Amino acid sequence: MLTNAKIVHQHHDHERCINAALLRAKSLCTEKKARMTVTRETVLRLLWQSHKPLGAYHLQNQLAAISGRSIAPPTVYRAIEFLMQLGLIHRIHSLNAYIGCPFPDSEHSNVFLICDHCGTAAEVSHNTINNALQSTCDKLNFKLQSQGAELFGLCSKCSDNHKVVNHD
Amino acid sequence: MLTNAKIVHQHHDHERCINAALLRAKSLCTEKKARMTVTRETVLRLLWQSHKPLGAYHLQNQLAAISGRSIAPPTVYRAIEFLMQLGLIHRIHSLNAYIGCPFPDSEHSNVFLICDHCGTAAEVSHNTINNALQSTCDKLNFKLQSQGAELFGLCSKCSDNHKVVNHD
DNA sequence: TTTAAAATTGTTATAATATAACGTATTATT
DNA sequence: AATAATACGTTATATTATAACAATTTTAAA
Repeated sequence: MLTNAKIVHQHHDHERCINAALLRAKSLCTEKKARMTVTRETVLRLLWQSHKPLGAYHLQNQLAAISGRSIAPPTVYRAIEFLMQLGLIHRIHSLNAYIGCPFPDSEHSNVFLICDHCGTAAEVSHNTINNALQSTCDKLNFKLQSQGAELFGLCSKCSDNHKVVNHD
Repeated sequence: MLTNAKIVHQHHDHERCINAALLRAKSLCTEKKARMTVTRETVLRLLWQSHKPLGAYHLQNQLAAISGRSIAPPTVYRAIEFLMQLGLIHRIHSLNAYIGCPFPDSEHSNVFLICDHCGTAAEVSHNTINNALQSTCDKLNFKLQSQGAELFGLCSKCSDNHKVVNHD
């Protein structure tokens, strides 16, 4: 099972996530002869900083604040498109928002665990799920080509906290 | 396994789908003391007629054509909201579009099989998938509350047709 | 190392999707 | 009929995303 859920959904050092993601991104860019420009890097950094799916216009505001100048939507969407094409980020469709991908190099299955309480999103790729999806498609003669699953609920951290509250 | 894939993804009589859906809808409305108005019924009918996820503005155009007068977006979105609350339709997030639900009364898991070729969408609820999702969430201490999976590929009908083409 | 080509960004405008607010009409209940 | 609840009409606007074209920067060729 590939996942960053245990990190994301617990208290941890965000800087490590960000740095690891940027390293992966840069090495992927080198490999693919793509350019990691300032805007692109900032978008990626912002997405890893929050661990929450961020919308394009939220990113726009952050970018503007950081760079000290106004940023137009196409600038944001171009960075998003670039990062998506490299597999460095994903789109969370049900939120119209974007999130960093923890394993851009590995084959994986686009399953997201999104906490209704704290808003953080983790990704998981598990053969149990992949096999179940594939075998169901097989039964129905559906040739599966791509997939995305968005699961909502309470992350481990929030449900732990919730327990404490309930003890009052 | 609950699914309408075998019907949707083969040649069939759409009228039967529509009529069955409208019957289910009306009985649900009676039960919940909700009103199946003309606009709502037309939206539901349109969604079952195509078996393809339709966007709100597509529905708007169809509604306007059918009713012979102009329809404003809120009218469409209100019908959509109503039908969604009753579980009669679902939103396909990755397409910003809506599709009829074949089993609004049964507990099910919001898994959609969308054909990249013909655009039709079927729904499936299979314990194999549900259990896999649940057990993965359990392993990660994630309290699953709701879910949605959108699977893209080639439906049985289109892949059959494709085979024929390849024999040339 | 200038030059040409390619890639990226800036800018303006606009498309596509969705909702807020408020008034009117219809339906159900008393 | 009076009232309340529900649904609809209308206008305006919010939110998300892209098209088109000019200017700039980077890369790589000449």
